[in-house]
Amino acid sequence: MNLIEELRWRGMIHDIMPGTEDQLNKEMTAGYIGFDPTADSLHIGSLVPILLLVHLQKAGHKPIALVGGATGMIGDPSGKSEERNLLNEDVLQKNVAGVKAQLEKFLDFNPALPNAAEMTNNYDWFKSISFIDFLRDTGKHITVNYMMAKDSVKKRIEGETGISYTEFAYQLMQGYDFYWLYTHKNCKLQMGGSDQWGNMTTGAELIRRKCGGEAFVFTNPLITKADGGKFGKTEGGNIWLDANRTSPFHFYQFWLNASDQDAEKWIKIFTFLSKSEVEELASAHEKDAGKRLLQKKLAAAVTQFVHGNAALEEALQATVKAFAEKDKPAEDLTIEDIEAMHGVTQIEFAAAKINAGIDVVSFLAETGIEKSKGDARKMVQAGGISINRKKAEKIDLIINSSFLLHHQYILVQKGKKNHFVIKVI
RNA sequence: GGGUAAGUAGCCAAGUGGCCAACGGCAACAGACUGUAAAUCUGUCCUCUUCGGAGUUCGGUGGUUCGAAUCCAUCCUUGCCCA
Repeated sequence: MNLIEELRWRGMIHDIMPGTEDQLNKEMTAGYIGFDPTADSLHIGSLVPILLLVHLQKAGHKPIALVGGATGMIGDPSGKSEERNLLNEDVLQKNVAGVKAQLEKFLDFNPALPNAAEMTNNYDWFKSISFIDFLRDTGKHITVNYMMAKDSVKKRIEGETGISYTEFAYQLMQGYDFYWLYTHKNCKLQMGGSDQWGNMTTGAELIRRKCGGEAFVFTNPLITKADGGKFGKTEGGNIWLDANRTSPFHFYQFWLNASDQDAEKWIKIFTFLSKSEVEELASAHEKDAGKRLLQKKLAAAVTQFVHGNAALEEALQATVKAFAEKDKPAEDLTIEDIEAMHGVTQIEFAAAKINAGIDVVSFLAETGIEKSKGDARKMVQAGGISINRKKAEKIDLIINSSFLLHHQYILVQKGKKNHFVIKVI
């Protein structure tokens, strides 16, 4: 199965330029994707482009990951209804370094390989180009009419916020990236999210006009949820690829909580399971949806891919402790059980306060589980808080040393999914 | 530079002197149901609270008024039209 066919059944191709498939079948092709350094870690939204590069490399082609050190200073208008705030240079540099470090985990950069992955930063070539040079050598080849016809630009022009010249020029910069990679790295392919289509075709056009070369692009559909919500957002905000920002446990939980519909779609996109494996799983899932085979496999595979085997093991263990054995009385948990709840938020709390006795509301507020006493009170009244797996019924419940498990721990649960271990010190 | 329309809570969006912490929708969180789903129903959703309230909001600043998101002045930002 060739790369494009492979990506097609996975539902990873949205738009594709004619001839792309022929090019990929003809020879080893270098292809690139740009990553925006808007934060110092990538989140799961970037997982799809990463996977595209991995698929590309698996198919024997050469992946190039481009970090937008220069374009990040400008701001991409695609998909944004408003002008963006510019990042300052220090933050940007930190972000570029962070993003780079993460990408290195997923691709094979071994220089002995003919299709070794490469990492580039467009700041390296943009830093020495003068404004005049850019206008003469690049701007001259693309008409404003062409640029204005792009959806991302058109929306902003027709909308009521307008678009600054800076953001308008963004597509030229991205176009120039492609041109630069084409001429310096023989890179003939650009991939990206469907919102990037306009920027990407500008690059291919620039290559054609400037040097008569032929370059190709294809995009993946944006990942959506069946209920229309935003993908990758939960109560805690973004799901990050950095274990320090989103623990492997929470990462695993995110995927495990996928709805049936989403799980079947996502397992094709986010795992490397073959078509027959996916079909088998899907039909097994249909027979007994309650087992959530699809979600479990999806969560395990993605967690392993991003965080590795050891982290997956810990996430699985913590999941069993927190959920599968949730009917077991808290008193039966051993110290080892409690300590093994990796990823479950651990909070330290002063022993003196517990010994003196403290009301639940203050307890929740002071441990930071709720941000204020008012919130804590509401949550307890709504029945959303459990202490040691027993629902806190009354707001005047006093937490004292009799609640301590093994003289040291208190288990707190907010809702069904948020677990906390309070360690008394 | 001239004219004109607009700027409301995370987003969209009502309100146009007191009944406004501000209708409604989305998102989010919690409860019921369930499979740690989805859909549905219920509650919460500016901040703090001894749950009685208290405090700070409607682009910024100053003013009119007993009282302003609402009126006036001025400044900033944005759209549109003209030069």
